[in-house]
Amino acid sequence: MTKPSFRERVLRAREDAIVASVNRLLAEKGFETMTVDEVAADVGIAKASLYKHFASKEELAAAAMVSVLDRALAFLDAEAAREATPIEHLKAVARWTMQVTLAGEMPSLPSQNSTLRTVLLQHRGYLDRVMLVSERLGAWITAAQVAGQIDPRHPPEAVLYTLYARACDPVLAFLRAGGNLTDEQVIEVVLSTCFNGLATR
Amino acid sequence: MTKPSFRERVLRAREDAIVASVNRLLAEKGFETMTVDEVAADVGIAKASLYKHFASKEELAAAAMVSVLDRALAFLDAEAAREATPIEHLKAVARWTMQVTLAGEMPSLPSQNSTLRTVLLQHRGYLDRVMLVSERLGAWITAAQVAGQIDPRHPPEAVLYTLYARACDPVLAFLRAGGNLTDEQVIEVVLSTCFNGLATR
DNA sequence: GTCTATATAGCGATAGAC
DNA sequence: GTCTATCGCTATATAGAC
Repeated sequence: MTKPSFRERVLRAREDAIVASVNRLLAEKGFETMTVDEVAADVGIAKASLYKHFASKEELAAAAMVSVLDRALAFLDAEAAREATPIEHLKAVARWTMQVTLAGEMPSLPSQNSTLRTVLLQHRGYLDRVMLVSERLGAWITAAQVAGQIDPRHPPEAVLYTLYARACDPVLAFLRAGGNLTDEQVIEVVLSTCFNGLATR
Repeated sequence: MTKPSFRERVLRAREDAIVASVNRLLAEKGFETMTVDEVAADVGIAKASLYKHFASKEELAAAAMVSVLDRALAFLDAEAAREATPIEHLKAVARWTMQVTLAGEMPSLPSQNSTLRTVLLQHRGYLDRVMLVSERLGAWITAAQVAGQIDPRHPPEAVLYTLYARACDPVLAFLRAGGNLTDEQVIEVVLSTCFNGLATR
């Protein structure tokens, strides 16, 4: 690892700015509605310059996903260092996910779009990080089931997907739009319905 | 109300065929990805003929929503006639919703798209039906809370939105894609995580 | 109302000068 | 690498004949 030159650092900073814009626009408008022109305008550079950094709109979205997955992995590291039970770790992850979503920084992509799917499923950086996150969550899930904290009758994948789904839960936006709850209260309500269920215990 | 003429019935049948195609295509590809050309081809008529029946792509989507909401209202009627507790009624509704979704007949629309939002929020037929469905579900929700079946600490809107969200829950597709579960099992798993929660009781 | 043909516009991506 | 200008395509929507 040689020390990065000044020019390389400037380039890297610009790409970070691009990814930040893509991240926000993806969260706000979704993949189909977001246009590359908007991204360029938001970053403040010409569209052609964007394409010197990223080969396609799909690659832009992939970079945004990699970025947020890196943030997730960093959070998982910090959370693993904390002293807590497995289910408390999982709740903390769900809280963090919903905070990022409500902050408008969660690039939620349609799982239907075929061109995007193709790019993502061939994207090493993306796939590797999804695997890493899933493995670490999976470890907590099984540990919590062994400890009797998570219902062992739930298939572990179902628990995993349910946690992932908090990142694109429309209930968050609806409850916020209701205007009766703060963002913190919205998160606690969804967290409670998710872990405790709708039915009375 | 005069008896509809033969010509009117033919017209109505064609519009029903259009709505059925839109319904399926919306469920399969989403609003942005679905094209009016595809709809026309699927119905087997020219695109210009489509626009004689519906003024815009947004109106097509609205008609699909009205259609599925009418199906929902019919199901609510049948369900209300059954002898059951409020929470059992709510579970039945959630099951039905997920069945329609897995059957590829649930037109799930993006809540982000502005042009679509504008049309829907001015669409009487759509708004009226959403109100009707929400009122009937709301009655069951409060009844279930009074009876101690649904946790009274959950805000009723949170319960309502959580039930609505089962219609576009990505967990359904993911669990099905896993290949280990039948559609019926997928529904029961999601129903259990939704009503019983992830945590052990 | 149904068709063929077309207008119009927006978007992803690129050419080519600097 | 950044820019301006533009290509090429696709999608919504419409014109006009029958």
